[in-house]
Amino acid sequence: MEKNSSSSSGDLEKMKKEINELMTQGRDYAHQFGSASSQETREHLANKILESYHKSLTIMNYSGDQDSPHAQGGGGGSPKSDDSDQEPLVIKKSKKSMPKWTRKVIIAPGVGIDRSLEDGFSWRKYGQKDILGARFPRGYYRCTYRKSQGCEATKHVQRYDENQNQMLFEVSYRGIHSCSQAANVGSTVPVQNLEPNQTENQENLDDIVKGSLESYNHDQEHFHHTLHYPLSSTPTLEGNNAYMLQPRDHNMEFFGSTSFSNDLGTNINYNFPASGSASHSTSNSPSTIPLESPFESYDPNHPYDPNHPYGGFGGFYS
DNA sequence: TATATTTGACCCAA
DNA sequence: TTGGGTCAAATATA
Repeated sequence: MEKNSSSSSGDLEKMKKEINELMTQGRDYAHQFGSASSQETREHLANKILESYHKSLTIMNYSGDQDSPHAQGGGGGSPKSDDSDQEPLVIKKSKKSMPKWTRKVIIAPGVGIDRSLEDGFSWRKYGQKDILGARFPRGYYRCTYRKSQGCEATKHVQRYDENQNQMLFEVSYRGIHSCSQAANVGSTVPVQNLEPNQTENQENLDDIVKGSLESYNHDQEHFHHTLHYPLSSTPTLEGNNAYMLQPRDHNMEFFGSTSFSNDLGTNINYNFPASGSASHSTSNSPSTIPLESPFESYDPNHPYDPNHPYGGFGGFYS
């Protein structure tokens, strides 16, 4: 069963090395972060750290292809899906090789569904399907800029029945954004966007960095990471109530849990208490209503705020 | 009129 | 064979 594993082992080693360097770099930044005095510096370092992770993820992502260069080759095996879209430079990736992670969201009464599920990217719904054993249909979304920019990121939103007082959603992401949104957002993985003026956020930054670093040091070989993203959130979006997803009720009904995996066998978990949100970056988003969850109809008692600037899904939990 | 969503059908992997 | 994922025509909306 071991096919060309030997032939690609060189590449694998190379990738490992690169990832190792990136992670080491991130660790160094984290060390600097601890002693950084100015907030600006800390933010800068935090960005660097996240960037290191992101690059590592990207490498791991592409590694899947390199292992199987003809992933879709073999004569017509490729689904008609993307072939119809012309994309000159887009590297064809088998879907399995794409990084995939899930985020669980519990939405308490009174909290807008769309806003709670927002992630800063513009999504276009392309399908909906009843899933076996699931009470609610699953929604399928792809990046709005798929055609124009060849961005192949997709996500699935599945609602599970939790109880009458709260809704449980599982949002599965697949693929890294290669569109301009990614640049604005900074990373396609859920990371907390930090707001300067908040001391809280400094602590959050610390948590993020430390959490990342600890995990990194703890289980470096397996690239298993756990990050904690506190909800402190970022008050700067377009005003009003956009971030206070906080439930009225309790301590934590709102959290997120994200886990990444790819074909390298890597598995990265992100846990964050809630999706804060950050500067929404889809300024050029054409009046998108990215996530029109079909689930709203099930909860007429929880109308979401129609004033949300992006049809309720514009924010960003990163 | 342009763009987004809905929905039935199709394809593919397990 | 079945179920999940995607396509694309029809429809809705701004």
